Amino acid sequence: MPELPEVERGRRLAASVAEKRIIVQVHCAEDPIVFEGVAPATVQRLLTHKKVIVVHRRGKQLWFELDQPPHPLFHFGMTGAFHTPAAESLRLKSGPKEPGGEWPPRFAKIHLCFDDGGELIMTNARRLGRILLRQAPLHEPPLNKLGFDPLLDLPSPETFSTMLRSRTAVVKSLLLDQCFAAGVGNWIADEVLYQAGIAPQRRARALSDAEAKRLRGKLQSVIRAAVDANADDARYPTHWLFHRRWGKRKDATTARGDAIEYMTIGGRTTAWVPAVQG
DNA sequence: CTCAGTGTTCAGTG
DNA sequence: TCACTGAACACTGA
Repeated sequence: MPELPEVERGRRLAASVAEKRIIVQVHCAEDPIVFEGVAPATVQRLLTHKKVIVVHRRGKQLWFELDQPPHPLFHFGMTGAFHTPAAESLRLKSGPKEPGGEWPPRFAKIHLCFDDGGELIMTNARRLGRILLRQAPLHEPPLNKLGFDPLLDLPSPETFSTMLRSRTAVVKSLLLDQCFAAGVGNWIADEVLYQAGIAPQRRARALSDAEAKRLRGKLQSVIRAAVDANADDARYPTHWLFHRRWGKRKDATTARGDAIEYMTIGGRTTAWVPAVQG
């Protein structure tokens, strides 16, 4: 679930219930992995009675700016999501395999109650997500190590070309590197390379200026479109590789009928279309 | 039962 | 230093 568009959806949901409200009650699951060593009682004590000023996102990281530090920072890992009672009862899409309807949902890790009666829960079934506390989030890991966010910070075409030229890595690996581009995950990297017509195993520094320009443009347009669809994949354009890439079927093809091939790059399954990406 | 997986990190290697 | 590989993390679902 969570690449930049899904995390942005989470940010919007959290902002709608939390901004300008005071946290009146906090309940945390007993989970030393997700809370990474911070005792649930400590988290509860430090967040209760604080006011949420703004909910921020950068790349796949989300954090609440409170009226007083420390500020809570959320990372969804592979399976995290935010939920509200309203979203559950309206059956708004919360994720393909998320539990529907129950409140609190299964795998709830932190449950926040606000002074106006609103509630917010973060779930994390596979426990690869994290909830951390930070004094100055932007100046500490993981935020201070992130590269540009394609939605907030996209470099100019010239700068982007220069950045590519200075890297010897394979272009798909580079796109997945959060220190380079924050928020790009496995399917977005494949989608962007497919639409830009660039083979995933090419070296970043070997790309021409024209290719770099296309890559930058698709990085922006794919993420923009996914965010505008509120990360509801049923609304993604039908020509996207996204709809056809799953399952690693031997005879998978694009909507146009070109064969989809699979390989491993940087330890991740990579779907690509040789007919289009050379 | 086995294995892949929308993510990240770290140790080991070249 | 840089880049790559594989393992680890933890759990679900095909």
